[in-house]
Parts: sequence; structure tokens; C-alpha cells
Amino acid sequence: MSDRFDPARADIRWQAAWDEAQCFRADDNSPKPRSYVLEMFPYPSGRIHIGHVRNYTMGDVLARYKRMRGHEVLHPMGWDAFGMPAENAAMGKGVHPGGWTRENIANMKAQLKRLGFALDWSREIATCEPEYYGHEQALFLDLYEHGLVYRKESAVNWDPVDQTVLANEQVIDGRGWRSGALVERRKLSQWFLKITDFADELLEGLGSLDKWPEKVRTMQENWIGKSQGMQFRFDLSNGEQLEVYTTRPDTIFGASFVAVAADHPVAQSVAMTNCDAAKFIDLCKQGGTTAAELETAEKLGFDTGIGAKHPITGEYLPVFIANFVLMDYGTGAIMAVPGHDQRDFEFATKYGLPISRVIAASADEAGKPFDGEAEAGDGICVNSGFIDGMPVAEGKAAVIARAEAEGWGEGKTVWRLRDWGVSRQRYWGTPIPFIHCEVCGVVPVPKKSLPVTLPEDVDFSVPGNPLARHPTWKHADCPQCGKPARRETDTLDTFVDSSWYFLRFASQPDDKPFDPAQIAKWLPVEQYIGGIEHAILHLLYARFWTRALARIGKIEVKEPFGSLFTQGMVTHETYTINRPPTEEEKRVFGWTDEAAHESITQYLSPNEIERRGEQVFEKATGRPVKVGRVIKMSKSKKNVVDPDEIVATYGADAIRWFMLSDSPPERDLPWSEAGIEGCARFVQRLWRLFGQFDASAEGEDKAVDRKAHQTVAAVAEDIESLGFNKAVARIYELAGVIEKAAPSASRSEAIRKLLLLVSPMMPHLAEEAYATFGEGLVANAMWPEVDPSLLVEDEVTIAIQVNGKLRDTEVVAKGLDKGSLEAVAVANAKVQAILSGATPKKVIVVPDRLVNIVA
RNA sequence: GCGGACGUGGCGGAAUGGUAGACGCAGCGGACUUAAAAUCCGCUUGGGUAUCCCAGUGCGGGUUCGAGUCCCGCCGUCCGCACCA
Repeated sequence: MSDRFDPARADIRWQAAWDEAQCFRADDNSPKPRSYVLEMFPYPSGRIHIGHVRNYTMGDVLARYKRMRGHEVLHPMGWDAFGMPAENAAMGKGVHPGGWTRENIANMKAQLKRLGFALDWSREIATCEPEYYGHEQALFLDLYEHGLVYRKESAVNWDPVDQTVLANEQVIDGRGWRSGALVERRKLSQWFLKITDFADELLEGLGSLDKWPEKVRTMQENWIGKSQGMQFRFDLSNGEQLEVYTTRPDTIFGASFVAVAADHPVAQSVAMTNCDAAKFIDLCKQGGTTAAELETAEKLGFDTGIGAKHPITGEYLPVFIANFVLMDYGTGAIMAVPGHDQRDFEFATKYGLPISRVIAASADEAGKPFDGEAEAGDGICVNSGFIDGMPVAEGKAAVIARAEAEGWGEGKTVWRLRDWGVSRQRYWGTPIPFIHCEVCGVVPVPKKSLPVTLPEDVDFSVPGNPLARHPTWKHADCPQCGKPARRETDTLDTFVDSSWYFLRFASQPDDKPFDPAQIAKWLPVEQYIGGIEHAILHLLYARFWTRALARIGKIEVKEPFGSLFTQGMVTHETYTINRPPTEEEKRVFGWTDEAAHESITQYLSPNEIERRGEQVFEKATGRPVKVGRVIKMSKSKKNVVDPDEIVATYGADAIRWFMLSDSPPERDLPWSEAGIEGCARFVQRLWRLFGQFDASAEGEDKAVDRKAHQTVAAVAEDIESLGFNKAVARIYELAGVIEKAAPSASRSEAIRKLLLLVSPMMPHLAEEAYATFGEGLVANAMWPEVDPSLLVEDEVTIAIQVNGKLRDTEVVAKGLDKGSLEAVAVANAKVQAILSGATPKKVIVVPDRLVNIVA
């Protein structure tokens, strides 16, 4: 065995050996217990990001570990290959989205291979290939046949200059990212999936997901947003009725005005005759469509002059059109209670409307003024007629009961969850398989004609949807009447692609999306791993899609992901230097010489800096560099590192080890050059240790045996709970113990165990060393057995406290009874010194842990 | 704005309500070496009148024999918000 482990040679050698032996190919017919380990598949942006390395290393360790425990493991990989970046590349660089994407996939696949992941590449899928999206179209038609797909009008961000629909991320401060034009909300007829039909199920289902993080379940619960409230009607002064919904019927006596959304029919009809109202509605249409934008915008309103008769007091309340009322939630109209809703409070303050208290902590506080903000909390009803004195919950029920008795309203459950709009006015996505016929209306493409494929010859020289302006593609004959008709030119949201890919991984027949029998065998995914940023949308859509397929009888499984883990981001320091502006910049930005002394802050990449002791300098110029905050790696801040370069310098095992070390996997992991060097040193340290394996060594070393068995048991637990950083710490400890131990059979056996323990984490090093043992591939080895009798210690160190403060420790036999422990503690010299003859008031004894003497 | 999380040495972190700082990184000292690298050994929360004592887990309160952990109120940071993936 050579003294140094050479990753450059070993990585390639063992990756080839695994390929050759097809170690990681999942056998659909295996009799072994199954484990489906899945990491969220990547968008093929071109290069693997270090965050991917972290994600896939975690999954890989688990997959390899499960194999060692005798499981048949499905660990697949694919590409979420549709989406905007490919179109942006097409517009920016003049390349075809398909060519660009496929090239990226080839590059990233090679990068993943260099990291030595135990993936079943025979099941690789790319969502942009007709072999995948054709099946998606078929599933979409199945949902359509079962009434789960429909069309309705919905708002999009419209760029009036580029004449195109913008994604939310393309709207910056209310303006289009390319044109700079003020964005408008415009309505288009679009395709929707009836996720709201499943709102109850999706909410209920969360209860069974006990292996999901609590926070993700809470976020989904809030997102679905079930609320029980009251829907009721105001009689308007113009003779019409206005239906409103409220979650707080208990505050009805505090209503001081009524507000409707800008696109509410009442607002529209006012606008017909009142041009100020029409102008106001136009004003409301400015800006983007995101909730954050709508809710942080200044509260604006327009008094329609209409009065709404309060159903209990009979008083007339003014009706406003308000920009903070959402048409999509409830009825698009609200009763506003400024005292107990912050938005209403701000609005009332601005427009001088009454703010009255109807909830208070107690009856005596009925007259208490507000402290500059609404009070949304609990309490009892005050100034509220027949519900005075009732707690909030009781007040709600009483008001609903009265409304129902008098016929002007009723209790109603309302969901925050909206139906899923899947139409995208873009090229690089799954074509929606429908045809618009003037005679027959909207007609599905017959399944035998699937897939509807994207045309290759498209023009990205102007903004907008290339499908819509393609000269021939959209012309198709109506499948029903045969007359010339028009193809749907919208494509599907890419979240649809990622809502069923885990099913296709488990089974991929040519003639249908999947084989239900195989789905039943592999699903649910035993462990799903990905970023927290997918906590709501992707995970909710995938749950919905799975349930929808179950409801229409395509599969049995209802929840796709049995256990979910959300990993943290990889972060890095930022480096900046200040430099004076160039002549060019002075000219372009119009800086005068006086202003030009203000220097420009420029980011540097980790490659462009060097450390000399504590200080950091720019390599090229030697100027001092300012070290900034540790933040998420991003291209704009240049604080990125390239996994390929790391692998080339330190080897795959070192970067894998770094990804698992130190930070708990759910938290952020700060990348550091020093850290990766430490990992590379540990790889070599293990190599030297493995080289000391001596099958002929004799003699027993109980302490080493004990440590080895304890570590095997603990690391197994840590891996199963994805506590990789804890497993890493234990492996360091075991390595330290073995290094200090004298040669013995126990020591050699401990070295063998250590090798097996690290093999899921550093598979190349482990193979290289295991090869010298002559026992085949470690990838096919079994996890070491644990002797339970070696797990327990016979002595323990207990803490001796006086008044909860540590004063000493004592080593005692494990399991010593309370009385003896108390005697040991009281006899302790330091305790005696502190007590100085006094009798303890009380003694608390926790066996094997501590004794606390209360003096 | 709404929803969700997080906060412990110089840094990443460990700690079923029971010895705070395991383990790693960085740093310092030493051994080996002509020298360097590599490797090995030791030290490393702060303060003090230093074999000992005091303080200490973002801040302020509380529960408890005992709180990093539980409760209440702040402060700070991060993530999501439906057309980024």
C-alpha cells in the first residue's frame, strides 16, 4: 500500500468498477425490502452548484447505507429540463433552448459522475423529451376527462412595451426587466387544475406525514388556509345586494365601511358611469401580481358613494373600492373592522373613517383607546349589542346563528388555497394538448395523436411566445369535426413536470406513464431530500397530483413522500475591494470629477484573493480585500466555488466529507478553503490507518472493541436520522481511539469496521483500501454487526451539585441505587466543605447522572 | 404586509430539563527535519488575587432542586408568498 491515497486515480478506477458491476441498478423484481431514496432533481443550468453536491451527497450516503443493510435501493436521477433560463439563453446568446439544455445535461451528468454517486442512471429522465412530456399530456387529458381541468380568466403581468407576459421574477419594482415599462395586470383565459377539490384531503393528509418536518407541515397548513367564517349580504342603497365573507363575524358591530376588489362586479358597474372610479380601477391594475406586492402597496381606496345597510344595526356604511381586497379570496368583498384588522386600520386612518372597539381584554376596557394599531387578538365582545360580554368564539357562533335565523347570512368554510393556474405563454414547456375549434369549442387532442411535440424552428429574436407566432405549428384540424382549427399555444407550468417524475422513475413503460404494479412496490418514496424553498409549492403540487391520480384510479398511493428532509444552503464569505471609477464609467454615468472620488465596490471571487495570515489581498494587484458577510452562494456576489475544481484538487471523497461535516444538514453550511483542506487531510489520515490493518494481529482490547461497537451503532442511528454531522464527529473519535491503541486483533477489527462505516461517505477511499483486504467491492459489503453487550459501560461519571451548581464529579458503578449515590455525594470532600456541618434540606438523585444537594 | 424558522467560543457546531463548549476548523507552543511540507504531542470561552473562584448559550422577565433546552415579551438574521426552479 502506498503512503498516499491518490484520489485522481482512485476516483476514476472505482467509478468505472461500479459501472461495470452495475452495482446501483435497482431490480424491480428483487425479493429484498425496498428503499426509494430520492433527491429533488436539478434544473440543468449548465454546471453543478455546490448546493447540489450537498443534497446528492446526503441522499447518496443514505442510499449506500441502505444497500449495506440489505435493501434493494432505487436511487435515480433526472432533469427538470423545461423552464425560462433556456429561453433567456436563446434570446441572449441565440442558441436553441433544446440544444442548450441537452448540452447542459451532458455536462452536469459528467460532473455528477465524478462525485461517485450511487445512482441508477438507466432510469435517467429529462422532462423536455417527448418520451416524458407525452405521458404528461396523457395524464393531463385523464384529469380533464374527470373534470379536474378547466379554463377561466386570470391575471398576468403584462409588459405593454414588449407585448409579452412576464414571470414575477421578471418584474422589478413594478417594471418589466427588459423594457423598463410599468407592468400592468391583464386578464387572460387560462388553464387551471382543481387543486381546491382536494383542499380538505391535502390538509387532512398532513396528519399522516409524521416524518415530515413540523415547519413544512405548518407552512402547508397555513397555505391551504382553512377558515370558518360567515358569508352574508348587505343591501345596497342602489337596490343591489353585496355578498361579503368574514372570518370575524364576532366583530360585525365594529364594521365601519365595506370594501370591494377593483375587479369586483360592483366596482365595474360603478366605473361604467363614473370616470373617476374607472381611473381608480386602472390605477389599481398597475404593478405586479404577487401577494407581497399587493399587501405592501399603500392602501388606496375610492368612495363609490353607495351605502351598505348593516344587517343588524341598520346603519348605512360607505362602500369603497380598495386595492388591498383580493378578488380571488372569499367573495372579493369585505366588511372592514378597523379596530381589529391592521389593513382596515391603516385604511380607516387614511380616509378618516371611524375606528371602534368591539373586542377588549375585559368589560371595563370597553372604552380603551387604540395604541396606533389594530388589536387582532382574543378577548371578549364589547359595544356589540346582543353579544356583549361573550368571548370571541362564542360571539362568532351567536352572530352566525342570528344571521342564519334571519336569513341574511350563513356560516361558511373558505380556503385560502386557489386553483392551480398551469398556463404559461412560453415555448420551452409541455404543450397543452388541446385544439380550439370555432364550431366545437375546446377539444382535447386524441390520445393516439400524442405526444404533441414542440416545433424545432422557432424565433426568439422578438419577445413573446414563439409558439403563438410560429407560421404553421398552431394550425391543426379539429379532431371532432375535421375543420381547420387552432392549437393551444400555452405550455404547462414546469411544476407539473416535477409533480409526477418520481412515479416515472419507479416505472417507465413506453406505452403509458407508469405501471401501477411497480408504483405500488416502490412508492411512497422512503426518503425525499431537497431545499426548504420547495416547502410549499412543489411539495403541495406533487401531493395533489398523486392524490388526483389516485382518485381517478391510476395508482393506489396517496402520499408520494413518506419522509421528507429539507437541507440548508451552502454559504461563503464575500470579498470586495473599492476602486476608483474608470474614465469610461465617469463618462457613462455622468460623474463629475468632484463625485468621482467616490469609489466603486466590486465583488471578487474566491479565486481572485489570497490570504497572508489574517489579512486578505487581491491576487492580481496586491490591494487589501474587505471580507464581507457569509451569505448564500450567488453568481452576482461572486462568492461561488466550482465543485469540479474542488474534485480535481482534493478528490471526490474530500468534498463529500466536507458536505457532511460540522453543520447540521438542515442548517446552512459555510464553505471554506481551510475546511476542505482539513477534509483532504482526514482522507489521508484514514488511508494511513487502513494501511495498518493486520489480519494476523492477536489479542483482545476491550476498550477498543467497546468503542468500535458503540460507534457502529451510533453512526447507524445518525445516518438513519440524517444526522451526518454527528456521524462524522463519532468517526473522528473512533479514528482517534484506534490510532492511540496498541496492535491487537481488536484493533484490526476496529479498523475494518471504521472502513465500512465511512464507505457510504468516502466510497472511493473505502474501495481502494478494501481492495487490499481482498474481499471484493465494499459497495457490495454488509454493514458491521453490533454486539449489544459491548454497548453498555460498567462505570459512569456522575455530577455532584450543590444548589444546582457543579462542585465535583465522582466515578461510580453504573446502576448504583439512589441511597448509595446520595451517600457518595454527601461524603464528598467539596460538598462537606460547602455544607460545613449543615444538614441538606433536600437531595435530588438522578441515577447514572447526578446528585443535587439543596442546602 | 402575511406565514415559517433560526440565534451557544475567533469560526462550524455538540448537549432525552441534569457536568455547557463533544467533534472539526483556525490559532498558539513543542517534537521530528539542514530547512520546508507532511506527520505527531500539548494548549485554546471570558475575567480574576489562577490546584481555586466568579461570570457565561442574542436581550429582559418567569417556571423549576436544576434552563442552551420549557413559558411570556423584545431584538436581530434568514426562507416562502401562487409565472424562478
